[in-house]
Amino acid sequence: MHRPELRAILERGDRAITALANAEPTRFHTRDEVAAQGDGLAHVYRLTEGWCARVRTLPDARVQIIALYIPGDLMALKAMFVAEQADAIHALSPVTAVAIDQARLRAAMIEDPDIAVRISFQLVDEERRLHNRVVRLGQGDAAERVAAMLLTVRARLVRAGLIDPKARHYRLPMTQVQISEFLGLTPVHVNRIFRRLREEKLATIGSSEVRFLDFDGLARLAAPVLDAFERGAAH
Amino acid sequence: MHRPELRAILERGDRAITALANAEPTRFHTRDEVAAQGDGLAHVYRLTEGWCARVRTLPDARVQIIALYIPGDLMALKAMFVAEQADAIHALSPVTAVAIDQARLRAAMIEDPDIAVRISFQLVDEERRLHNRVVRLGQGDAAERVAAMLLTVRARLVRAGLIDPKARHYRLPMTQVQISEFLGLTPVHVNRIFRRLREEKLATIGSSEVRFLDFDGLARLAAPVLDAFERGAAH
DNA sequence: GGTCTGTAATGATCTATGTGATTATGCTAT
DNA sequence: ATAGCATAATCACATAGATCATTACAGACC
Repeated sequence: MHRPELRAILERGDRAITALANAEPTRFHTRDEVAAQGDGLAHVYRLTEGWCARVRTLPDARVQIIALYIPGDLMALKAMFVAEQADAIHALSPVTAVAIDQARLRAAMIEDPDIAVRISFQLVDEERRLHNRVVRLGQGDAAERVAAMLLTVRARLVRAGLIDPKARHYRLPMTQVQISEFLGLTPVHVNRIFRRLREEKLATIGSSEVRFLDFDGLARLAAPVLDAFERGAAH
Repeated sequence: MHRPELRAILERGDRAITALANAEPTRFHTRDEVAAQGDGLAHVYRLTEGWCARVRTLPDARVQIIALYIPGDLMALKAMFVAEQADAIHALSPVTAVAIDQARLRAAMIEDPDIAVRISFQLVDEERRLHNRVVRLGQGDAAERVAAMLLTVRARLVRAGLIDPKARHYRLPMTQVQISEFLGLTPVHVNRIFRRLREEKLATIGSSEVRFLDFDGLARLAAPVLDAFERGAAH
Protein backbone atom coordinates (compact mmCIF):
# COMPACT_ATOMS: atom_id res chain seq x y z
CA MET A 1 0.00 0.00 0.00
CA HIS A 2 2.70 2.50 0.91
CA ARG A 3 5.11 3.80 -1.61
CA PRO A 4 7.98 1.45 -0.75
CA GLU A 5 11.03 3.68 -1.04
CA LEU A 6 9.89 5.53 2.07
CA ARG A 7 10.66 3.08 4.83
CA ALA A 8 14.32 4.06 5.27
CA ILE A 9 13.54 7.77 5.32
CA LEU A 10 10.83 7.25 7.92
CA GLU A 11 13.15 5.34 10.22
CA ARG A 12 15.84 7.99 9.95
CA GLY A 13 13.22 10.64 10.63
CA ASP A 14 12.06 8.80 13.73
CA ARG A 15 15.56 8.61 15.13
CA ALA A 16 16.22 12.26 14.37
CA ILE A 17 13.01 13.32 16.10
CA THR A 18 13.68 11.23 19.18
CA ALA A 19 17.15 12.77 19.39
CA LEU A 20 15.56 16.22 19.75
CA ALA A 21 13.89 15.34 23.04
CA ASN A 22 14.99 17.83 25.67
CA ALA A 23 14.70 15.53 28.68
CA GLU A 24 14.07 12.04 29.93
CA PRO A 25 10.86 10.37 28.83
CA THR A 26 7.85 11.39 30.91
CA ARG A 27 5.62 8.82 32.59
CA PHE A 28 1.90 9.12 33.08
CA HIS A 29 -0.61 7.00 34.98
CA THR A 30 -3.87 5.72 33.60
CA ARG A 31 -6.31 8.67 33.38
CA ASP A 32 -3.59 11.33 33.62
CA GLU A 33 -3.78 14.26 31.26
CA VAL A 34 -0.81 14.41 28.93
CA ALA A 35 -2.16 17.72 27.67
CA ALA A 36 -5.24 19.65 28.74
CA GLN A 37 -8.01 21.06 26.58
CA GLY A 38 -7.35 24.77 26.06
CA ASP A 39 -3.66 24.54 26.84
CA GLY A 40 -1.22 26.50 24.82
CA LEU A 41 0.73 23.56 23.52
CA ALA A 42 4.47 23.86 23.78
CA HIS A 43 5.30 20.25 23.03
CA VAL A 44 4.87 17.52 20.54
CA TYR A 45 5.05 14.00 21.99
CA ARG A 46 6.38 10.74 20.74
CA LEU A 47 4.51 7.96 22.49
CA THR A 48 6.81 5.10 23.40
CA GLU A 49 4.68 2.95 25.72
CA GLY A 50 0.98 2.64 26.45
CA TRP A 51 -2.17 4.11 24.91
CA CYS A 52 -3.50 7.66 24.75
CA ALA A 53 -6.76 9.20 23.57
CA ARG A 54 -7.53 12.60 22.12
CA VAL A 55 -10.63 13.68 24.04
CA ARG A 56 -13.01 16.56 23.43
CA THR A 57 -15.37 17.50 26.24
CA LEU A 58 -18.27 19.70 25.16
CA PRO A 59 -19.56 22.53 27.37
CA ASP A 60 -22.61 20.39 28.28
CA ALA A 61 -20.39 17.47 29.28
CA ARG A 62 -20.88 15.27 26.22
CA VAL A 63 -17.55 13.58 25.47
CA GLN A 64 -16.07 12.45 22.19
CA ILE A 65 -12.85 10.47 21.87
CA ILE A 66 -11.51 11.73 18.58
CA ALA A 67 -8.48 9.50 18.08
CA LEU A 68 -6.36 6.84 19.73
CA TYR A 69 -2.59 6.81 19.90
CA ILE A 70 -0.38 3.76 20.25
CA PRO A 71 3.38 3.39 20.74
CA GLY A 72 5.36 4.94 17.92
CA ASP A 73 2.84 7.70 17.22
CA LEU A 74 3.68 11.39 17.23
CA MET A 75 1.00 13.23 19.21
CA ALA A 76 -0.10 16.86 19.12
CA LEU A 77 1.73 17.76 15.92
CA LYS A 78 -0.80 20.54 15.62
CA ALA A 79 1.30 22.37 18.22
CA MET A 80 3.81 23.21 15.50
CA PHE A 81 1.37 25.46 13.71
CA VAL A 82 -1.49 26.18 16.03
CA ALA A 83 -1.01 27.83 19.39
CA GLU A 84 -4.16 26.64 21.06
CA GLN A 85 -5.39 23.15 21.67
CA ALA A 86 -9.07 22.25 21.35
CA ASP A 87 -8.75 18.77 22.86
CA ALA A 88 -7.16 17.06 25.81
CA ILE A 89 -4.91 14.04 25.53
CA HIS A 90 -5.53 11.38 28.19
CA ALA A 91 -3.51 8.33 29.09
CA LEU A 92 -5.66 5.21 28.73
CA SER A 93 -3.01 3.06 30.39
CA PRO A 94 0.37 3.64 32.01
CA VAL A 95 2.22 5.71 29.41
CA THR A 96 5.75 6.71 28.56
CA ALA A 97 6.25 9.59 26.14
CA VAL A 98 9.08 11.86 25.09
CA ALA A 99 8.30 15.56 24.88
CA ILE A 100 9.79 17.59 22.05
CA ASP A 101 9.67 21.37 22.00
CA GLN A 102 7.40 22.42 19.13
CA ALA A 103 9.58 25.31 17.96
CA ARG A 104 12.66 23.15 18.01
CA LEU A 105 10.90 20.44 16.01
CA ARG A 106 9.67 22.99 13.50
CA ALA A 107 13.19 24.34 13.06
CA ALA A 108 14.56 20.82 12.72
CA MET A 109 11.95 19.99 10.11
CA ILE A 110 13.24 22.80 7.96
CA GLU A 111 16.80 21.59 8.19
CA ASP A 112 16.30 17.84 8.06
CA PRO A 113 14.11 16.57 5.23
CA ASP A 114 13.85 13.16 6.92
CA ILE A 115 12.01 14.83 9.77
CA ALA A 116 9.74 16.71 7.38
CA VAL A 117 8.87 13.48 5.61
CA ARG A 118 8.31 11.60 8.85
CA ILE A 119 5.96 14.30 10.11
CA SER A 120 4.02 14.53 6.85
CA PHE A 121 3.72 10.77 6.82
CA GLN A 122 2.26 10.72 10.31
CA LEU A 123 -0.19 13.43 9.33
CA VAL A 124 -1.26 11.67 6.16
CA ASP A 125 -1.72 8.42 8.04
CA GLU A 126 -3.81 10.09 10.71
CA GLU A 127 -5.81 11.76 8.00
CA ARG A 128 -6.57 8.42 6.42
CA ARG A 129 -7.85 7.10 9.75
CA LEU A 130 -9.92 10.23 10.31
CA HIS A 131 -11.49 9.88 6.87
CA ASN A 132 -12.53 6.36 7.78
CA ARG A 133 -13.82 7.59 11.08
CA VAL A 134 -16.00 10.21 9.42
CA VAL A 135 -17.43 7.51 7.14
CA ARG A 136 -18.20 5.25 10.10
CA LEU A 137 -19.75 7.95 12.26
CA GLY A 138 -21.67 9.38 9.34
CA GLN A 139 -22.95 6.17 7.75
CA GLY A 140 -22.18 3.17 9.94
CA ASP A 141 -24.74 1.65 12.27
CA ALA A 142 -23.78 0.60 15.77
CA ALA A 143 -22.69 -2.93 14.86
CA GLU A 144 -20.58 -1.74 11.94
CA ARG A 145 -18.88 0.83 14.12
CA VAL A 146 -18.04 -1.67 16.83
CA ALA A 147 -16.84 -4.37 14.43
CA ALA A 148 -14.77 -1.93 12.39
CA MET A 149 -13.16 -0.59 15.54
CA LEU A 150 -12.17 -4.02 16.80
CA LEU A 151 -10.66 -4.90 13.43
CA THR A 152 -8.89 -1.67 12.62
CA VAL A 153 -7.35 -1.31 16.06
CA ARG A 154 -5.97 -4.80 15.62
CA ALA A 155 -4.68 -4.00 12.11
CA ARG A 156 -2.96 -0.94 13.48
CA LEU A 157 -1.26 -2.87 16.26
CA VAL A 158 -0.10 -5.46 13.75
CA ARG A 159 1.29 -2.84 11.42
CA ALA A 160 3.15 -1.19 14.27
CA GLY A 161 4.69 -4.57 15.10
CA LEU A 162 3.09 -4.54 18.55
CA ILE A 163 1.17 -7.82 18.26
CA ASP A 164 1.57 -11.04 16.34
CA PRO A 165 -0.42 -11.02 13.08
CA LYS A 166 -1.53 -14.56 13.84
CA ALA A 167 -2.81 -13.84 17.33
CA ARG A 168 -6.61 -14.09 17.73
CA HIS A 169 -6.71 -11.61 20.59
CA TYR A 170 -5.25 -8.35 21.84
CA ARG A 171 -5.34 -6.04 24.82
CA LEU A 172 -7.58 -2.99 24.50
CA PRO A 173 -7.21 -0.79 27.60
CA MET A 174 -10.59 0.92 27.36
CA THR A 175 -13.79 0.64 29.37
CA GLN A 176 -17.13 0.26 27.63
CA VAL A 177 -17.85 3.87 28.46
CA GLN A 178 -14.67 4.97 26.69
CA ILE A 179 -15.46 2.76 23.72
CA SER A 180 -18.90 4.34 23.52
CA GLU A 181 -17.28 7.79 23.61
CA PHE A 182 -15.04 6.74 20.77
CA LEU A 183 -17.90 5.37 18.66
CA GLY A 184 -20.49 8.09 19.29
CA LEU A 185 -22.87 5.62 20.97
CA THR A 186 -24.17 5.14 24.50
CA PRO A 187 -22.48 2.63 26.81
CA VAL A 188 -25.75 0.69 26.97
CA HIS A 189 -25.83 0.29 23.25
CA VAL A 190 -22.17 -0.71 23.03
CA ASN A 191 -22.93 -3.34 25.63
CA ARG A 192 -25.85 -4.60 23.55
CA ILE A 193 -23.60 -4.98 20.50
CA PHE A 194 -20.99 -6.77 22.59
CA ARG A 195 -23.65 -9.20 23.73
CA ARG A 196 -24.73 -9.74 20.15
CA LEU A 197 -21.13 -10.44 19.06
CA ARG A 198 -20.85 -12.90 21.93
CA GLU A 199 -24.16 -14.62 21.11
CA GLU A 200 -23.31 -14.87 17.43
CA LYS A 201 -19.89 -16.22 18.37
CA LEU A 202 -18.02 -13.51 16.46
CA ALA A 203 -15.90 -12.07 19.25
CA THR A 204 -15.77 -11.56 23.00
CA ILE A 205 -14.75 -8.35 24.71
CA GLY A 206 -14.03 -8.39 28.41
CA SER A 207 -11.43 -7.40 31.02
CA SER A 208 -9.60 -5.27 28.45
CA GLU A 209 -9.21 -8.22 26.13
CA VAL A 210 -10.60 -8.52 22.63
CA ARG A 211 -10.82 -12.10 21.39
CA PHE A 212 -11.85 -13.03 17.87
CA LEU A 213 -13.97 -16.17 17.54
CA ASP A 214 -15.00 -15.79 13.90
CA PHE A 215 -12.68 -13.35 12.24
CA ASP A 216 -14.23 -13.56 8.79
CA GLY A 217 -17.73 -13.22 10.17
CA LEU A 218 -16.71 -10.06 11.98
CA ALA A 219 -14.98 -8.74 8.87
CA ARG A 220 -18.16 -9.40 6.90
CA LEU A 221 -20.14 -7.42 9.45
CA ALA A 222 -17.74 -4.48 9.21
CA ALA A 223 -17.06 -4.76 5.48
CA PRO A 224 -19.26 -1.89 4.27
CA VAL A 225 -17.31 0.61 6.34
CA LEU A 226 -13.81 -0.79 5.86
CA ASP A 227 -11.71 0.87 3.17
CA ALA A 228 -10.11 -1.24 0.44
CA PHE A 229 -6.80 -1.37 2.29
CA GLU A 230 -8.36 -2.55 5.54
CA ARG A 231 -10.52 -5.13 3.85
CA GLY A 232 -7.39 -6.68 2.37
CA ALA A 233 -5.11 -6.28 5.37
CA ALA A 234 -7.64 -7.73 7.77
CA HIS A 235 -5.99 -11.13 8.19
CA MET B 1 -4.55 31.47 16.58
CA HIS B 2 -1.74 30.55 14.22
CA ARG B 3 1.83 30.95 15.16
CA PRO B 4 2.38 34.28 13.40
CA GLU B 5 5.88 33.92 11.97
CA LEU B 6 4.52 31.35 9.50
CA ARG B 7 2.63 33.49 7.03
CA ALA B 8 5.62 34.39 4.86
CA ILE B 9 6.84 30.80 4.69
CA LEU B 10 3.40 29.58 3.70
CA GLU B 11 3.13 32.08 0.87
CA ARG B 12 6.56 31.17 -0.46
CA GLY B 13 5.62 27.50 -0.24
CA ASP B 14 2.44 28.10 -2.17
CA ARG B 15 4.29 29.83 -4.97
CA ALA B 16 6.93 27.10 -5.09
CA ILE B 17 4.29 24.38 -5.29
CA THR B 18 2.34 26.10 -8.03
CA ALA B 19 5.56 26.46 -9.99
CA LEU B 20 5.92 22.65 -10.01
CA ALA B 21 2.76 22.16 -12.07
CA ASN B 22 3.61 20.25 -15.18
CA ALA B 23 0.91 21.67 -17.42
CA GLU B 24 -1.86 24.21 -17.78
CA PRO B 25 -4.58 24.19 -15.13
CA THR B 26 -7.24 21.55 -15.72
CA ARG B 27 -10.93 22.46 -15.86
CA PHE B 28 -13.78 20.30 -14.62
CA HIS B 29 -17.53 20.65 -14.88
CA THR B 30 -19.95 20.32 -12.01
CA ARG B 31 -20.23 16.62 -11.10
CA ASP B 32 -16.98 15.62 -12.89
CA GLU B 33 -14.62 13.31 -11.08
CA VAL B 34 -11.28 14.95 -10.41
CA ALA B 35 -10.06 11.59 -9.11
CA ALA B 36 -11.89 8.27 -8.90
CA GLN B 37 -12.29 5.98 -5.91
CA GLY B 38 -9.73 3.18 -6.24
CA ASP B 39 -7.44 5.11 -8.58
CA GLY B 40 -3.74 4.87 -8.15
CA LEU B 41 -3.15 8.52 -7.49
CA ALA B 42 -0.37 10.08 -9.50
CA HIS B 43 -1.16 13.70 -8.76
CA VAL B 44 -1.70 16.16 -6.02
CA TYR B 45 -3.96 19.09 -6.93
CA ARG B 46 -4.02 22.70 -6.01
CA LEU B 47 -7.56 23.95 -6.35
CA THR B 48 -7.67 27.44 -7.84
CA GLU B 49 -11.38 27.94 -8.62
CA GLY B 50 -14.61 26.28 -7.54
CA TRP B 51 -15.52 23.67 -4.94
CA CYS B 52 -14.68 19.97 -4.64
CA ALA B 53 -15.80 17.20 -2.31
CA ARG B 54 -14.04 14.09 -1.12
CA VAL B 55 -16.69 11.38 -1.51
CA ARG B 56 -16.75 7.80 -0.27
CA THR B 57 -19.33 5.47 -1.80
CA LEU B 58 -19.91 2.29 0.19
CA PRO B 59 -20.49 -1.07 -1.53
CA ASP B 60 -24.21 -0.84 -0.68
CA ALA B 61 -24.45 2.65 -2.19
CA ARG B 62 -24.50 4.68 0.99
CA VAL B 63 -22.52 7.86 0.36
CA GLN B 64 -20.48 10.01 2.72
CA ILE B 65 -18.92 13.32 1.80
CA ILE B 66 -15.80 13.33 3.91
CA ALA B 67 -14.42 16.79 3.26
CA LEU B 68 -14.91 19.92 1.20
CA TYR B 69 -12.20 21.79 -0.68
CA ILE B 70 -12.23 25.45 -1.60
CA PRO B 71 -9.84 27.55 -3.71
CA GLY B 72 -6.32 27.56 -2.32
CA ASP B 73 -6.52 24.03 -0.90
CA LEU B 74 -4.09 21.27 -1.76
CA MET B 75 -6.07 18.12 -2.52
CA ALA B 76 -5.05 14.45 -2.42
CA LEU B 77 -1.80 14.99 -0.56
CA LYS B 78 -2.17 11.40 0.52
CA ALA B 79 -0.89 10.52 -2.96
CA MET B 80 2.62 11.40 -1.81
CA PHE B 81 2.74 8.48 0.59
CA VAL B 82 -0.08 6.15 -0.26
CA ALA B 83 -0.45 4.54 -3.65
CA GLU B 84 -4.14 3.81 -3.52
CA GLN B 85 -7.04 6.11 -3.03
CA ALA B 86 -10.09 5.10 -0.98
CA ASP B 87 -12.25 8.05 -2.00
CA ALA B 88 -13.25 9.94 -5.11
CA ILE B 89 -12.95 13.69 -5.50
CA HIS B 90 -15.92 15.33 -7.22
CA ALA B 91 -16.34 18.84 -8.55
CA LEU B 92 -19.31 20.51 -6.83
CA SER B 93 -19.15 23.44 -9.23
CA PRO B 94 -17.10 24.39 -12.28
CA VAL B 95 -13.53 23.88 -11.11
CA THR B 96 -10.03 24.85 -12.10
CA ALA B 97 -7.13 22.92 -10.56
CA VAL B 98 -3.43 22.52 -11.23
CA ALA B 99 -2.10 18.96 -11.15
CA ILE B 100 1.29 18.33 -9.59
CA ASP B 101 3.08 15.03 -9.97
CA GLN B 102 3.23 13.37 -6.56
CA ALA B 103 6.83 12.11 -6.90
CA ARG B 104 8.00 15.50 -8.05
CA LEU B 105 6.28 17.22 -5.15
CA ARG B 106 7.76 14.76 -2.71
CA ALA B 107 11.24 15.37 -4.11
CA ALA B 108 10.66 19.12 -3.97
CA MET B 109 9.50 18.88 -0.37
CA ILE B 110 12.85 17.39 0.57
CA GLU B 111 14.78 20.16 -1.08
CA ASP B 112 12.62 23.15 -0.28
CA PRO B 113 11.67 23.56 3.37
CA ASP B 114 9.03 26.12 2.43
CA ILE B 115 7.19 23.41 0.55
CA ALA B 116 7.51 20.97 3.45
CA VAL B 117 6.08 23.54 5.83
CA ARG B 118 3.26 24.47 3.46
CA ILE B 119 2.29 20.81 3.09
CA SER B 120 2.46 20.09 6.80
CA PHE B 121 0.40 23.17 7.47
CA GLN B 122 -2.32 22.06 5.06
CA LEU B 123 -2.33 18.62 6.68
CA VAL B 124 -2.56 20.03 10.19
CA ASP B 125 -5.37 22.35 9.17
CA GLU B 126 -7.31 19.53 7.54
CA GLU B 127 -6.73 17.45 10.62
CA ARG B 128 -8.22 20.16 12.80
CA ARG B 129 -11.32 20.24 10.63
CA LEU B 130 -11.59 16.47 10.66
CA HIS B 131 -11.35 16.44 14.45
CA ASN B 132 -14.27 18.83 14.58
CA ARG B 133 -16.14 16.72 12.10
CA VAL B 134 -15.69 13.61 14.23
CA VAL B 135 -17.04 15.53 17.22
CA ARG B 136 -20.08 16.71 15.27
CA LEU B 137 -20.89 13.35 13.72
CA GLY B 138 -20.27 11.54 16.99
CA GLN B 139 -22.07 13.88 19.38
CA GLY B 140 -23.97 16.57 17.51
CA ASP B 141 -27.69 16.33 16.81
CA ALA B 142 -29.09 17.27 13.41
CA ALA B 143 -29.60 20.96 14.16
CA GLU B 144 -26.11 21.33 15.63
CA ARG B 145 -24.58 19.68 12.60
CA VAL B 146 -26.41 21.90 10.15
CA ALA B 147 -25.75 25.12 12.06
CA ALA B 148 -22.08 24.29 12.61
CA MET B 149 -21.66 23.51 8.93
CA LEU B 150 -23.18 26.79 7.81
CA LEU B 151 -20.96 28.73 10.20
CA THR B 152 -17.68 26.92 9.69
CA VAL B 153 -17.94 26.93 5.91
CA ARG B 154 -18.42 30.65 6.13
CA ALA B 155 -15.48 31.05 8.52
CA ARG B 156 -13.32 29.09 6.14
CA LEU B 157 -14.29 31.25 3.16
CA VAL B 158 -13.55 34.36 5.18
CA ARG B 159 -10.18 33.08 6.27
CA ALA B 160 -9.28 32.20 2.68
CA GLY B 161 -10.18 35.76 1.72
CA LEU B 162 -12.93 34.53 -0.60
CA ILE B 163 -15.81 36.46 0.95
CA ASP B 164 -16.22 39.66 2.87
CA PRO B 165 -16.20 39.09 6.66
CA LYS B 166 -19.11 41.50 6.95
CA ALA B 167 -21.31 39.81 4.34
CA ARG B 168 -24.43 38.11 5.76
CA HIS B 169 -24.61 35.55 2.96
CA TYR B 170 -22.48 33.30 0.77
CA ARG B 171 -22.80 30.87 -2.11
CA LEU B 172 -22.81 27.18 -1.19
CA PRO B 173 -22.87 25.08 -4.37
CA MET B 174 -24.42 21.96 -2.83
CA THR B 175 -27.85 20.38 -3.11
CA GLN B 176 -29.73 19.30 0.00
CA VAL B 177 -28.86 15.72 -0.88
CA GLN B 178 -25.15 16.55 -0.91
CA ILE B 179 -25.48 18.46 2.34
CA SER B 180 -27.17 15.42 3.88
CA GLU B 181 -24.31 13.24 2.61
CA PHE B 182 -21.88 15.61 4.25
CA LEU B 183 -23.72 15.67 7.56
CA GLY B 184 -24.58 11.97 7.85
CA LEU B 185 -28.33 12.70 7.78
CA THR B 186 -31.13 12.03 5.31
CA PRO B 187 -32.15 14.74 2.83
CA VAL B 188 -35.59 14.75 4.41
CA HIS B 189 -34.19 15.57 7.78
CA VAL B 190 -31.86 18.26 6.45
CA ASN B 191 -34.87 19.82 4.82
CA ARG B 192 -36.75 19.77 8.12
CA ILE B 193 -33.86 21.55 9.87
CA PHE B 194 -33.73 24.13 7.09
CA ARG B 195 -37.41 24.75 7.61
CA ARG B 196 -36.86 25.16 11.32
CA LEU B 197 -34.02 27.66 10.73
CA ARG B 198 -36.34 29.56 8.39
CA GLU B 199 -39.25 29.51 10.85
CA GLU B 200 -37.05 30.62 13.73
CA LYS B 201 -35.60 33.35 11.52
CA LEU B 202 -32.02 32.17 12.00
CA ALA B 203 -31.03 31.63 8.39
CA THR B 204 -32.39 30.78 4.96
CA ILE B 205 -30.84 28.28 2.57
CA GLY B 206 -32.03 28.19 -1.01
CA SER B 207 -30.80 28.27 -4.60
CA SER B 208 -27.22 27.64 -3.45
CA GLU B 209 -27.32 30.68 -1.21
CA VAL B 210 -26.90 30.71 2.55
CA ARG B 211 -28.24 33.84 4.18
CA PHE B 212 -27.85 34.60 7.87
CA LEU B 213 -30.79 36.31 9.54
CA ASP B 214 -29.72 35.96 13.15
CA PHE B 215 -26.05 35.19 13.24
CA ASP B 216 -25.73 35.06 17.02
CA GLY B 217 -28.80 32.87 17.35
CA LEU B 218 -27.33 30.42 14.89
CA ALA B 219 -23.98 30.53 16.66
CA ARG B 220 -25.76 29.80 19.94
CA LEU B 221 -27.42 26.78 18.37
CA ALA B 222 -24.09 25.45 17.10
CA ALA B 223 -22.02 26.49 20.10
CA PRO B 224 -21.70 23.11 21.82
CA VAL B 225 -19.96 21.64 18.78
CA LEU B 226 -17.83 24.61 17.79
CA ASP B 227 -14.23 24.58 18.98
CA ALA B 228 -12.83 27.51 20.91
CA PHE B 229 -11.30 29.02 17.79
CA GLU B 230 -14.51 28.86 15.79
CA ARG B 231 -16.59 30.25 18.62
CA GLY B 232 -14.36 33.30 18.70
CA ALA B 233 -13.86 33.70 14.96
CA ALA B 234 -17.54 33.42 14.19
CA HIS B 235 -18.17 37.09 13.51
C1' DG C 1 -45.71 25.37 -24.93
C1' DG C 2 -45.22 20.96 -23.13
C1' DT C 3 -42.73 17.05 -21.24
C1' DC C 4 -38.67 15.37 -18.49
C1' DT C 5 -35.74 15.15 -14.85
C1' DG C 6 -33.57 16.80 -10.78
C1' DT C 7 -34.62 19.19 -6.67
C1' DA C 8 -37.28 20.61 -2.80
C1' DA C 9 -41.25 20.42 0.66
C1' DT C 10 -44.05 17.98 3.69
C1' DG C 11 -46.98 14.36 6.10
C1' DA C 12 -47.46 9.56 8.16
C1' DT C 13 -45.26 5.91 9.96
C1' DC C 14 -41.35 2.96 11.67
C1' DT C 15 -36.99 1.74 14.01
C1' DA C 16 -32.40 2.16 15.75
C1' DT C 17 -30.57 4.16 19.34
C1' DG C 18 -30.99 6.78 23.63
C1' DT C 19 -32.72 7.33 28.60
C1' DG C 20 -33.57 5.92 33.15
C1' DA C 21 -33.44 2.61 36.52
C1' DT C 22 -31.96 -1.79 38.72
C1' DT C 23 -28.90 -5.45 39.81
C1' DA C 24 -24.61 -7.89 39.56
C1' DT C 25 -19.58 -8.11 39.71
C1' DG C 26 -15.58 -7.34 40.66
C1' DC C 27 -11.31 -4.34 42.58
C1' DT C 28 -9.14 -1.26 46.15
C1' DA C 29 -8.63 0.33 50.44
C1' DT C 30 -9.10 0.36 55.07
C1' DA D 1 -13.54 -9.35 55.86
C1' DT D 2 -16.10 -5.60 54.61
C1' DA D 3 -17.32 -1.25 52.71
C1' DG D 4 -17.17 1.39 48.78
C1' DC D 5 -16.83 2.50 44.05
C1' DA D 6 -16.11 1.82 39.19
C1' DT D 7 -17.58 -1.19 35.67
C1' DA D 8 -20.71 -4.14 33.42
C1' DA D 9 -25.27 -6.38 32.23
C1' DT D 10 -30.13 -5.98 31.43
C1' DC D 11 -34.98 -4.41 31.43
C1' DA D 12 -38.88 -1.11 30.15
C1' DC D 13 -39.81 2.88 27.77
C1' DA D 14 -38.98 7.33 24.98
C1' DT D 15 -37.46 9.78 20.91
C1' DA D 16 -34.55 11.56 17.13
C1' DG D 17 -34.05 10.57 12.90
C1' DA D 18 -35.03 7.21 9.00
C1' DT D 19 -38.20 5.46 5.61
C1' DC D 20 -42.00 5.62 2.46
C1' DA D 21 -45.05 8.18 -0.21
C1' DT D 22 -46.92 12.23 -2.36
C1' DT D 23 -46.91 16.80 -4.33
C1' DA D 24 -44.85 20.89 -6.14
C1' DC D 25 -41.56 23.40 -8.64
C1' DA D 26 -37.86 24.91 -11.90
C1' DG D 27 -34.79 24.51 -15.49
C1' DA D 28 -33.38 21.80 -19.78
C1' DC D 29 -34.63 20.07 -23.98
C1' DC D 30 -37.56 19.10 -27.94
